[in-house]
Amino acid sequence: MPQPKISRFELELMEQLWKLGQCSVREIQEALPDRDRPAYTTVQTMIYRLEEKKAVRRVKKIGNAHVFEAVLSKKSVYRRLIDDFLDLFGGSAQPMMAQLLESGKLSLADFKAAEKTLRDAEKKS
Amino acid sequence: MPQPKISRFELELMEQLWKLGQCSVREIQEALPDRDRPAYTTVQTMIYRLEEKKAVRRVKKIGNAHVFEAVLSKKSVYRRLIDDFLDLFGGSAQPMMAQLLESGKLSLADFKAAEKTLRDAEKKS
DNA sequence: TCCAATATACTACATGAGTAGGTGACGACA
DNA sequence: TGTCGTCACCTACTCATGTAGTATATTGGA
Repeated sequence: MPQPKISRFELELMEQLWKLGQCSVREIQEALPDRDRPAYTTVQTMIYRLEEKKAVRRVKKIGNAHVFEAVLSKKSVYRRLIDDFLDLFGGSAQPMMAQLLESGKLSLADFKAAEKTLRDAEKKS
Repeated sequence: MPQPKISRFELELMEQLWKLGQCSVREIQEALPDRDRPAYTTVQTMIYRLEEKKAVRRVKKIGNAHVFEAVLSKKSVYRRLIDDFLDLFGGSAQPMMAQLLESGKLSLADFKAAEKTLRDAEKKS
């Protein structure tokens, strides 16, 4: 799997990994929002599964605790997420944009802001 | 559940329902692409589940076959899909747009087209 | 040196999605 | 009227995800 599927909760954990850098299961668990914080072993299990998916890896051991780090970049994970979502709209962005507009989730202001970002990025390259 | 979750495959079936209007399980199954067409009973099971979710309903019986129709509108289903996806980006469209841009899935041309659509829609209202 | 605390590793279980087989009923038709 | 094909309905299996308990290992400190 070059780009394994990352579930919603796995994504939360990856976010912590990206934010904290190298850290232990305990640190990740405690970094999660107070409300609805899952049990330590729940986080542990998910981290193990992310390890099987090659999304994280163990880098060392401090005391008796393993220290993990993200293998996949935030960008690549979100790219996969976007690709999967776009597939629902036939794979291209335009029909999705149309739906976004229709749903009222996107305003002209959002467009302007994004367009500016895009222009700036193109100018730089 | 005002807006039940619709899975990928369920969405395919809903698309057929929206396209064909009132139809039987057999018609839906045969309308699916030749490649990887699931067994009749697979489609049947999924339609039953959509029925439990109140996404489709039986309207009548022709011979011994039930005829179904969509209850949920295409728009409302896609709206739910978009909302769920946006949640991954904190609920608002802009961070998602930024990712779309970074991933190269969105071009300036896409923007122009969508912007035009938006303007037309606003003019009309 | 020995114990209490903590982590690990393993196991379990529910739910939802996707897939499909089996059985019995029913209607067309020869 | 007996046979065939189709359909309804029920059941079952696999895989992913989310959740967590438990038994064992490790380790730092009294």
